[in-house]
Amino acid sequence: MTVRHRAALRLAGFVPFRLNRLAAEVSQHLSAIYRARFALEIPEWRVIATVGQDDGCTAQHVADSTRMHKTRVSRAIAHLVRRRLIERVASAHDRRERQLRLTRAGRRMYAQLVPLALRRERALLACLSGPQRRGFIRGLDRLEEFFGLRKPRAG
Amino acid sequence: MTVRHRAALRLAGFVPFRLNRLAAEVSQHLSAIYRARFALEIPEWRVIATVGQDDGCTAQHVADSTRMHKTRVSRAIAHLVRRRLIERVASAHDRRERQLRLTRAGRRMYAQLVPLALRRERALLACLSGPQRRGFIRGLDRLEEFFGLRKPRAG
DNA sequence: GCCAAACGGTTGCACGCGCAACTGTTCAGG
DNA sequence: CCTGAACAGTTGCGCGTGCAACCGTTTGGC
Repeated sequence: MTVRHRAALRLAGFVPFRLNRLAAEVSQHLSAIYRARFALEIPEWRVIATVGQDDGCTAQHVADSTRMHKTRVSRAIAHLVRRRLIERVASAHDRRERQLRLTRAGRRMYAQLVPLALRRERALLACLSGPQRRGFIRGLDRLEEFFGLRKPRAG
Repeated sequence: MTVRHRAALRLAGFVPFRLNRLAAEVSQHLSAIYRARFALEIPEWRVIATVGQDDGCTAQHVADSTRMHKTRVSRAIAHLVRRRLIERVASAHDRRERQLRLTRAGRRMYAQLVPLALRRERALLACLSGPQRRGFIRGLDRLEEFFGLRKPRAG
């Protein structure tokens, strides 16, 4: 292969940088919506989303499946409890952990939140053709696998 | 199209979340290397990379092309100046701005940094086949275009 | 049973970040 | 000219975050 004479680094073409920048942009876009509509920050949004999908799970599970630091999870949960969107109930078989459940209000918010999120995702992916979208997702799959980001089975 | 009975939200399959998580992982990986090898944080690394590629550019240009907040850029530059890796020279035609140049030491670091970064990028993309890689990059292109992240021409 | 290690979860602390406000400079309009 | 808006860049402040240390609980080894 013909080595580019002393390979140069173009930041604009450097994939790790591009990934970061794109993710920041997407994130900022969405978090503005979460904040305006539900007064939720990203960590709180993720907790709601996780608990809404895995009712009765623990903070540890949230941390594992979102890859957030446990202190970030802890504080997000504290906020949500204070706002009476989720509640913590002592786990029967292990008194260290506490099971997380959406309250009535939490479920109501979750029900509004899900279709909105899915709509935004579709809007985002609408700039890709079918094959492009599949190709991109496929790449995402592989990269996640490479970094051990695939969920460790079960939820 | 058959609507999934009340479309559910799986966080693990939600593209904005996946993008964020992957970017964080890649970033963390790289920044650990930058820190260990060069004692550089990410903002400083980006400044070095930008100035190394666009010698004599301004802080404003760095902010534009990296999409970092100008205060973040300002502080990163301050660190690098203190470490004598870059220097600021008053611009001839506009006394508000200052042109950024790598010092001798800065160029030395840049010369080490570039091949290391490119090697890591190749290692990252090696988990994709040729077509997969092209498909993924193509998706990246389109999404950046969608968000107006394509460089505004010129450097 | 007991002790140490590992675990779930919380908190004090230091630090990096974005925001807003600031300084100094340039430029357009009257 | 001169005034005000726009710009390049810096800094004080408040806040969210990760790290490390902590508390209480569970579990393994002996």
